[in-house]
Amino acid sequence: MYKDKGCGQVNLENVDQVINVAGWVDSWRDHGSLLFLDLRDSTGTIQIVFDKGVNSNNHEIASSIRNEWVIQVEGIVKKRIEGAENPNISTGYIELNAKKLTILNSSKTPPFEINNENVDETTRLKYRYLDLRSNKMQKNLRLRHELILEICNYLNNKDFVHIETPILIKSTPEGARDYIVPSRVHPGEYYALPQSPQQMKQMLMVSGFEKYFQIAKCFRDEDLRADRQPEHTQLDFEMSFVHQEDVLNNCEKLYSHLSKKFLGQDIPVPFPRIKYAESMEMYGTDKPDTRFELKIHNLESKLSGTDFNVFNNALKNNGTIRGFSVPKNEKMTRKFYDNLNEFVRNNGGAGIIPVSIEKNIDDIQLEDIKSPIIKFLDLELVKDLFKFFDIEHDQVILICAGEKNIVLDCLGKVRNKLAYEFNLIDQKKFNFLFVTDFPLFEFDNENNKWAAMHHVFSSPNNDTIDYLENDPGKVIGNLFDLVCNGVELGSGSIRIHEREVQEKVFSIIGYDDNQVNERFGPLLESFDYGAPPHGGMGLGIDRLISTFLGEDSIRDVISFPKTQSASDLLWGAPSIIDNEQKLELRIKNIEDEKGAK
RNA sequence: GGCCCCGUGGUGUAGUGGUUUAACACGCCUCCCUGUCAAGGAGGAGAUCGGCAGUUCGAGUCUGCUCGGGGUCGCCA
Repeated sequence: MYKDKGCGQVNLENVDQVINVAGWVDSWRDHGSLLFLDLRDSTGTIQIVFDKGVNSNNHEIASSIRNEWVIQVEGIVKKRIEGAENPNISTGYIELNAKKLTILNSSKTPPFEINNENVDETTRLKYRYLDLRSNKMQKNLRLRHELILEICNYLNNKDFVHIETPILIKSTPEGARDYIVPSRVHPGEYYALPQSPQQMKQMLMVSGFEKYFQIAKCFRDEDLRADRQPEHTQLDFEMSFVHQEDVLNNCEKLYSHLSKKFLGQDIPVPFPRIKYAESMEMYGTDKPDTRFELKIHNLESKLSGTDFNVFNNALKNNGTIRGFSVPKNEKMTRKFYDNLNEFVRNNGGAGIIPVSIEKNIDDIQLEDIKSPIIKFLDLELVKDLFKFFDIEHDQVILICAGEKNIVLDCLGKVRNKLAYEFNLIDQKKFNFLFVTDFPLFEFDNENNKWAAMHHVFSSPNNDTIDYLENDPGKVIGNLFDLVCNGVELGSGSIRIHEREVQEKVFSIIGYDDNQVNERFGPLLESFDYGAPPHGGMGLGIDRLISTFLGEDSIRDVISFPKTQSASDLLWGAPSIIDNEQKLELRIKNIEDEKGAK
């Protein structure tokens, strides 16, 4: 070994020992005849001292050393002289007096300073190997390692079996776009990369493993976001002979355990459960951020008697009037409301109406009410409204009217936006919850047919299974999401394990027998040989880690992420391939052909 | 596919009602300095402003196109 100890592992107990360390030069401070050099390795940094009076040859060589050079130093550990200690770092009470210096490799001046957190992401990605040297990225990826290890150990202790499933699988186009891999052996035929190991893990249940898990790579050829990469890592687990509560329990106990270990927080189990319909009503979204209140209320009865046409038309057209109250904030200027209105309109809404009062509710007169629709309101109505919300004049009521889905969606987005802008979010909170009772189907207006809301394998619950025949929109699935702080961390369900039910679901979403057979034949056939009832979840690991770390983008918890246009700036993927490769695969570009773009 | 934002020395920014030696901080180079750790001091090099085209006497600044990055809607079972 080039080193006896890690730079960050040397301490007062090692004083007077002669040791070797090796690593990268983190920084240097040249005082002329005295040179300090901070050496960094994976364990931390240590200060190395080159004293011209002690060894002028070493000192001269050291003077030429620059940041990121790789060196090895043999030296004697010394307690720092009094007054020169640095209590801010773990090795701040000792230093290494160099005896022997070996330059293992020099370095060009890096394109950016390693621990500068204000560097353009393009540059960081292009020089990812340097970016990954930073304290932040080292911390993030090491936490990722620890967390995944903990998950594996935890589930292992619960008798789960880690089983790898193939990356080259059959394409079953449905839902997301598949990534496709051409087959050389079968010209004109293609593999797909798995969007998730869904069918395979269900089949493993049929095979009798009972408790399966996998840290699985999943691939989707869809547009990217801060929280979406073309490939992401999922904790995939599946259990046999379980009810929904058993699956939820496994998940919440694991995540509570992880929170305890990595956040130092006791998150009590069970996590709150909220039904999909309630979540939509209260928060305007199926992934509510419950770190703040601002709950949405139905104001139809309160505001049905005005002369305001927007309200009346909304009610007449089977729409709704909803709103929530928010503490007054100095940012609420005229311009603020203009922007908010535009924000709502950009999200499909008609607008948003504030109502506020200037005095205590019992003292107000009509002129104390502030609202753009003041002429349609009367004193008693406004008093009634504020009493309904149980608020005083330090709060503002924001109201939307129109089609229910749009109103709730807009209010949900405004709710998040204002909580963020007004700093109403306690960043230390981690509010895990389950959203349950999702509908099994949603109507796809564009294609005029029913589509699976989650995926086609989720089972209908017993109370609503009869609606499968005539009213699929009313069927509720044994289907749930794990949500934390407004982020969807994963979802799962109790699966269908009976062929007839599965075929019924396929028929509702319009698959004919051929399609079913082609895409799901093997799984359905396996159900004929004694499939146990089973269920499980797929949980996004990248999102979990970024949530734990407070990172805005999952790119900062992934070693080599891709850009929004799915490019890898470091390796240069995707790239063109040799004609020879194409010939072998029997593929050619069609960009010059008719009809191709 | 739509919308929005960004692109100026190595890094981060300023400069955008048209004319400047294109400014500042960090970094880099040289010299001084024996207790620094955001070291300090003195000096210096380095950008024709993502690219192309246009408007103009004159463009970092205006217009169009384009490339790259980011955010978002669609999309993501």
